[in-house]
Amino acid sequence: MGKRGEELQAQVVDAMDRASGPLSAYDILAALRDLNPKIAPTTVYRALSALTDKGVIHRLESLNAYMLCQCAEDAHQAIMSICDDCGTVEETVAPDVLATMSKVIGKSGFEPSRHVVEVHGTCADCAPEQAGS
Amino acid sequence: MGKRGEELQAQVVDAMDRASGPLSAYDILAALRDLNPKIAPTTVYRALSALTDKGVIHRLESLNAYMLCQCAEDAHQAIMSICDDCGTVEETVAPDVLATMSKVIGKSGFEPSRHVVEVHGTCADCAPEQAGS
DNA sequence: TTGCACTGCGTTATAACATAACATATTAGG
DNA sequence: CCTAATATGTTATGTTATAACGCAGTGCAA
Repeated sequence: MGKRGEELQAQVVDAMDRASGPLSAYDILAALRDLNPKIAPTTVYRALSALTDKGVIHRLESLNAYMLCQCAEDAHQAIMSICDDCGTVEETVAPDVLATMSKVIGKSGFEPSRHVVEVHGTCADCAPEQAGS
Repeated sequence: MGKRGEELQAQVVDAMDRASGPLSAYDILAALRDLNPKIAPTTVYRALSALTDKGVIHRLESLNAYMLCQCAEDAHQAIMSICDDCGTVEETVAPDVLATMSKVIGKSGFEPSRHVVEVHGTCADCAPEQAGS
């Protein structure tokens, strides 16, 4: 009754927790295989799908990767800042920005349900160069 | 010297022009094979990459698909509204929204270079239901 | 207890998306 | 002509994701 999946999902969360950055589904698969060599992709994708629905993890569409949600809230939409240099991803919750966006595109009658907002660039640690002037 | 690729790119643009919605790389491959059965994926991806760089087409990260740019401008960043019902994609240019977003996430020192903004939902044609209160 | 439906999970296979690595061809310039 | 530089073709493979099917655990009612 939905109980059985929880151990598997916990293992996935655990693997992601140990990672410093986003993981691909197959990275996670490899991690789970350390515990149980017989795991198949399907199994991992099912767990990822469930965790994504719960809002525990986010999928990064532009990387085909997954990461733990960095805030404690349920099912929120976030802006993901992806450093193309070091791979770090930072999560920003800014409902007002998304609301503005919905409003702009809603002018044509479009009804938004899910926002994919991923900004690529360079994080503070990787861009010390332009500090002066 | 860069001339040779243009016919190929023109064929890709032509194929996308005939399509009503976004096409996957392999859809395009199939279309090009009607003209030249020996085309390989690599060839298509090279053309797509060149066209994307030029701003002639956009890649939809959350669909793994490509579509012609709907506006005439060069190399702009756009908000893509994707109807999950009929597959139609609408492009909205709203530099101010992206600028606001950059500003919000820039507080932590992040330097944006590329925005991936894709909003899934239902377009006006596919959501006639909620018209009356 | 038995039978049954529901749901989650395992297993196998394959589909869909993308790139690496190397060979060949075209062009420009010495 | 020879060579370098770059674009393209070709083959193979890597990576990401899902379809299709079967089995196992659970809850429920006869």
